[in-house]
Order: sequence, then C-alpha cells, then structure tokens
Amino acid sequence: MLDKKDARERVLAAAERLFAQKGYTAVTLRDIAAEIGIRHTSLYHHAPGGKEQLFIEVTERNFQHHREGLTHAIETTAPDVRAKLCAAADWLLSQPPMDMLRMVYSDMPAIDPVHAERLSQVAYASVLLPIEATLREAQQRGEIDHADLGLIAGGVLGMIESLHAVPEHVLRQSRPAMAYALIDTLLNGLRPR
Amino acid sequence: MLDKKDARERVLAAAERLFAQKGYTAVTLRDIAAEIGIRHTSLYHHAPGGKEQLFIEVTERNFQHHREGLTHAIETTAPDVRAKLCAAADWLLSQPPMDMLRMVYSDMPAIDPVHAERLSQVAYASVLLPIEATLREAQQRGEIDHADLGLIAGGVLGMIESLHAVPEHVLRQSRPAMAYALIDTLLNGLRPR
DNA sequence: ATTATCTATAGATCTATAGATAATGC
DNA sequence: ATTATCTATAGATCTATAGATAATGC
Repeated sequence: MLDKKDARERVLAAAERLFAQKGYTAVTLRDIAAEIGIRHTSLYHHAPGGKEQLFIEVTERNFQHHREGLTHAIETTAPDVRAKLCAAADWLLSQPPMDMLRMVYSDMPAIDPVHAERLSQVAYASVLLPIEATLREAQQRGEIDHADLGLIAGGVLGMIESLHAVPEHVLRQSRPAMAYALIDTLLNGLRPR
Repeated sequence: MLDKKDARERVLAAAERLFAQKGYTAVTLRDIAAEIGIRHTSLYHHAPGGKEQLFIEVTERNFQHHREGLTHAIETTAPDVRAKLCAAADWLLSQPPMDMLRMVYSDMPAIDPVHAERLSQVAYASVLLPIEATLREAQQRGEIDHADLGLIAGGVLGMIESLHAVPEHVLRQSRPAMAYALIDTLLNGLRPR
C-alpha cells in the first residue's frame, strides 16, 4: 500500500483535515474519499456511522490534537509568558485554522445537539484553558496583571487565529512574526503597575 | 403584503443574513425561501442568476453595509481612539459575525475565483481600512505608537469578532463590555513612551 | 480467512427551468 | 398589463446500503 499506517487511520486523517478546513456541510464524503484515492462508498467500511458520526469523531480528535500540541509547545519553552505565548502562536499557525465562529454558527447547528454541546466543551478545554493557565501562572509570578484572564486568553486566541485569514500576497512578514508583534503589544498592556 | 419593502429586497435581505451567518454551502435556496415564506423556485424571479450570483451580490452588499456602519460609528463619537474603537466594537457586535476564516477557506474556494478575489478586496477595504485609519489618526495625535498599524487593526478585529463565539451561558458580562476591556488592554500596550 | 475496495443502486435533496395561476398597479 | 408566486419536472449530487471482487495476513 501507499502508506504503512492502516487504512482507517488514513480515512480519519483526511476527514479531520478537510472538516477542520472547510466545515461540516462544505465537505462531502466524496471529497474525503477522493483525498485518499478511493470511492466514497468505501468510507462506510471504516466509518459505518456515516458522515455526522465521522465528523464528530475526527473533530474531537482534532481538538485533542490541539490540546497536546499547545500544552507541549507551552511546556517546552522558557518560563516567561512571552516565550510561552509565542510558542502557542507557532503551534496554532502551524495547523489549519480552528474556525470557532464557523463551528458555532454553521457546523454545530447541523449536527445532533448533544454531541454539539460536548464538542463545544472539548474545544474550550483543549484550546482556551492551556492559554488561560499560562496567563494565570504569569500573573502569580507578577509578570502580568488583569482581572479577567479568561477574556485575555480568548483575545489572544482570536488575534492569532485571525492571522490565518491574511492572504499570502499581502503578507509582508511571516505569520508567526506578526503573532509575536501582537503578543508583545498585548503583554505590554498587561504589565503590572 | 406583510411588508411594504418590495419582494426583491426581502429576498436579498434574507439571503444576506443567512449566507453571512452560515456560509455559502451551508445555506440552500430552500432555506432562504423558507425564511420569507415562499417556495424556493420563486427566488429565481428575483435572482435569475442563481445561487452563486445571489451569494456574490448579497455578500458584497453585506460588506458595504459594514463599511457604512463602521465609519458612521467611528465618526459620530468623541475623537479619542478608545471611544472610536469601542463604537466600532459596538457595531461589529450588533451584527452577525463576519467570519473571515470561513470566507477564505470555505466560501471563496466554492465560487468563481474572479469574484472571490474582488470580494476579498471589498472585505478588506470595508472592514479593516476604517479601523486602520482610526489608529493612524490616533498615532498622528500622539495617542498611540506602533510600527504596523495594519497589523494592529487586524488584531483588534480578530479579538472583537471572536467574542461572537462565546456561548451565551458562559457570558459573565455583555460582549461589548468584554470588547471594551480588550481594547483597553491593547491601547494600554500601544501608549507611546 | 479476513480485511479493504469496488460496482450497482436507492432514495433524498439540491439547483434550475418552464409554464400556469394569483396578486397588484393603473 | 405587469409583477410575483405556484406547481410540475429535469438533471445533478449527496448519503447510504447490499453484495461482488480484490488484496492481505497467516
């Protein structure tokens, strides 16, 4: 076979990537199948639950993947906030954008509400909590000061992710470099006085 | 009739709202028709160009609408940056979220590239430029200082728009209040020294 | 023998067109 | 008379199932 990783894993990986990039309704089972060079009907052998169940499974996987990537990036860096937030930015910009707005307004309304609710919880715990925890530790060390670090964490995430939307041809510097500059400004505004 | 505004305008308004909220592929012509209580085939009387052309038309309209709303909000406010950015935030949070990531990764790839390119230009000129201009004037008055105000404008927009994704049940304060706090922190970090 | 893929097909839904019917504006 | 909506229908595409064929692992 083309790859040594087993077939089901290839299906899940393709679905994860496409669903994350374009959203639930914009991706057809045919798109996923074409991505790995099989017929769309063959997908049901690996994902008997059908499209919705497949979306739920790989979307949860994607958030777990982000949680691991984020916490690893944050942990394996110098202990100051700036280094940790920049490492988080590096990670976020190395992955397809995690479009929370599309998730909330387009994907979630199209699937079973019970699963939608759980996915929202997972998203929050996976992406926002690691950043918030970093800010909280920095606050305890006296590096920053703010009354609502959850809010700041959301702001950091929103700022960084929006860089994914900057078209290539207007990129005057790398996206990470832009992220660093934004982080610098925000941290500058969070300095205790 | 239910409304005095003519039928075509009702069609465009419904299409604008739904496409803006859920994106191109997630909205069917049936959804739009149902929104205003007619059959989907009747849409072709008002929008003979079909779905794609309708999307392009109302999406451009939506950006123009945002440009007017933003510039008006910014102009009819005290001249300091904080007041102007907060007014911009009020406007952005009073409208459905403008999901630029979904636009770039999901909507644009699904339509004719020529129109996609123009829509991207309009989006940039409508939403980012007014904010950037506000920052530029503030810089000239010496209220703030930064080498790349386009970047900061993008950061402001990304931060504010991401508030749309905060679920109702975790809202501890209003979204505008959250936006003001984020703006305060960012402006604090932009103070000249 | 088991696992993975394929062909064939069903039924639902989507965009779109044509022509009939109803509503509206002089 | 004109404008707006409806019914009927075509053709494309989508999700999903059933059963045949090919590939793989002992």
